[in-house]
Amino acid sequence: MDELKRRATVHDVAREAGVSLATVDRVLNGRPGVRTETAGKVAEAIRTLDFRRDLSASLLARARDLGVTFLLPDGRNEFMLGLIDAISRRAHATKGERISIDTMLVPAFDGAALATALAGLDPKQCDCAVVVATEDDRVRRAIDQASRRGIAVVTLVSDLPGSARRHFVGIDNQAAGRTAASLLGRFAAPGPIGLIVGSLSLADHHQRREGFEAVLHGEFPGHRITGPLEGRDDDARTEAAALELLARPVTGIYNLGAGNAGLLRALERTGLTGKVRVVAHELTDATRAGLASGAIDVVIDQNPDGEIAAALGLARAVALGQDTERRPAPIEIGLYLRDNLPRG
Amino acid sequence: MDELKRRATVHDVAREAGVSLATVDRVLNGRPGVRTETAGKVAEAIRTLDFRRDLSASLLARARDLGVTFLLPDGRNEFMLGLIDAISRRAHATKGERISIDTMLVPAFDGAALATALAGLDPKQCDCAVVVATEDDRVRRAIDQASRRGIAVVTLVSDLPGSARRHFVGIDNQAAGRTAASLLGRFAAPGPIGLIVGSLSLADHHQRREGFEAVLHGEFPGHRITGPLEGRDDDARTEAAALELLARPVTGIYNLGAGNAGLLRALERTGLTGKVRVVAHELTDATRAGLASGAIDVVIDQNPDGEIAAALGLARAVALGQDTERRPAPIEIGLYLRDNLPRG
DNA sequence: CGCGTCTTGAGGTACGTGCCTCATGACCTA
DNA sequence: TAGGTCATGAGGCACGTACCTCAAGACGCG
Repeated sequence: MDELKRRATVHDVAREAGVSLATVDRVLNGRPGVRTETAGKVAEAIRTLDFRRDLSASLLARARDLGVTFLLPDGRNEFMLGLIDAISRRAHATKGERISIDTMLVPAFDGAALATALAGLDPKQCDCAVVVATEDDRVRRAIDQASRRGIAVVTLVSDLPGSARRHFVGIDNQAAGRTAASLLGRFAAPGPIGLIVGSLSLADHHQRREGFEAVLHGEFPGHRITGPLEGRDDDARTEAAALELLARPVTGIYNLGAGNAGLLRALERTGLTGKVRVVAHELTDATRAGLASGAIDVVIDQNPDGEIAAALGLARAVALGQDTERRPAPIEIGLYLRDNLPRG
Repeated sequence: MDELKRRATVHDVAREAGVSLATVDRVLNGRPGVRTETAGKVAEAIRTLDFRRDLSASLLARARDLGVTFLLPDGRNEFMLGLIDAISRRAHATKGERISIDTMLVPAFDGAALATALAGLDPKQCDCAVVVATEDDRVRRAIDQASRRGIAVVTLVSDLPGSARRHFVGIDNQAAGRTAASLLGRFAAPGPIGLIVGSLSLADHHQRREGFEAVLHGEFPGHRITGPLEGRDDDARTEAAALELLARPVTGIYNLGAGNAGLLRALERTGLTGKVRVVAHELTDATRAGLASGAIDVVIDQNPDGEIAAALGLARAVALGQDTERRPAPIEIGLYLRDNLPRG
């Protein structure tokens, strides 16, 4: 009866499979020198006993800590800076859990650079790479190759389907766009709604726009879309785009990219702060200020801390080879009004 | 230089403090037989070296798993059932991390019963109790006593300030109420807004109501509040309360308690589904259905899974004595419209 | 047949901590 | 001064896994 409650160990697996401990170890850790047939017996025993590697013991026995490398675009925009903050916060909170975190910045929107960075990762030091992927076949190939070298890859914020990435951590951007439309459709008086995007060629932004247009057209026939204009995720250019939109009689604005400080300046300069309903993305200093002043009505956020925590959890699971069936909970889309701002 | 990168171990602490390993161990694990002065030297060394107990090794060395006991009110309402679900989901995901989870149901709104349950916990089997606290001095004392017996206590959903509870995990209910007002004030046409509470004597509900009234009165002078009526967190009674409110010309309803299935039935029976703006709490089968059908406009959610995960994380940290300064991130208030429902 | 390669087994050490026993002083009290 | 209690040290085993070495057997090939 006591026996029944004990978790199975590698010893049990070896006995059940009728092989030695060394062989089980080889199978578990992907070392060579095991016939397919023998590996099958071990896998079978693992299934029979519902064996799970003991994380505590596993991390303890490893010569080195679990190495996780973040590859982030070297853009200076608020959101990426926030992600970096989240990583260092999490790194601090993770001391004592045998995880060592590295962050590399690579040129933004540069597939070749990202592929090179991936190729340069040393499997001896990096067990898992967490990548904000750029849509590019070279990146796809680099991910596949890293995977073959024993570096698990997880995509963050923007996914790269069709690659060997093990998981994606991020929000459903189309749902975010639909939500923005739902809110603006009710907050803003019927009339033209201005749309600002970062770039028409970014997958995330494209998805947000799709969702936004579908719901606004489908459910709020009194509204129509003006734009989109490109703000390039940049304050100055977003300001210019916003000024252009505000010159027309818009009742609302949806900025689905970054550069919100520019948007706020444009509202200020035209004296339209509080008179035009505004939905923006990501909780940052700028958008918090906008919410507080009433310039922004709703901020749609993807919670960088949650994303980093999720990515690290996945990294650990993936690198220790125990992510077979269980799929991560999706990152939830956060909605913030002035009244439910965290830490207020 | 290699020396510099190594994490400090208990051996280092012993050397630094000029005491033996056994003494360090006594201090770390709160065992008796150490002079205050000696303990001080050890604490000093721990600070100097920035020593953190290695979780992996610690859990591995323990004879038994970390015992966490949840004490939940035995109410059959949707939210508590959801919490229980979240616990079992998390318990499943936590296999292999040496944490053993127990759930006890105690009579709802019964301070004496909760106090008794706390007193009955065995410190040999329970390292940390996670409690949905009832406002009652007997509970406060029971928490203090459990704390003295070596059982750390964390409050969940509803806090009990003034007790020896180590942390609180939950949302800011006043902010939730303010948010509801912000949304209803804009969604609903000016006019009377119906208010349904679970009970006027519940602390959480009281706070939500406060926040709601403050913002609705302060910012939406065209609206006024009708009610509150008590729904007792119960479907039938909530239905009755909603019918009473809907008999008047309300433009919106805020139900800050449970019993939403009853609210939906009332809307259906009066043919007002979709014609009255509705804000409710907690994502459940009922509120999801309401969002999907358009009967409910916004659901304010406190994310049970997140709360359970946070509580377990705290339990681990607290039970292993490493929660000195670092305070947990507050649980965020989730807002859901039909378009950003997770898993859609 | 002899050689090499591949597969497997046997056994050990190490990781950092928890917990146990036993011994050794220091100090207090009658 | 003898007996007791208390503070501390010394040392060892255990937890479950990772990773290492060495040896033995199987098998193929020339």
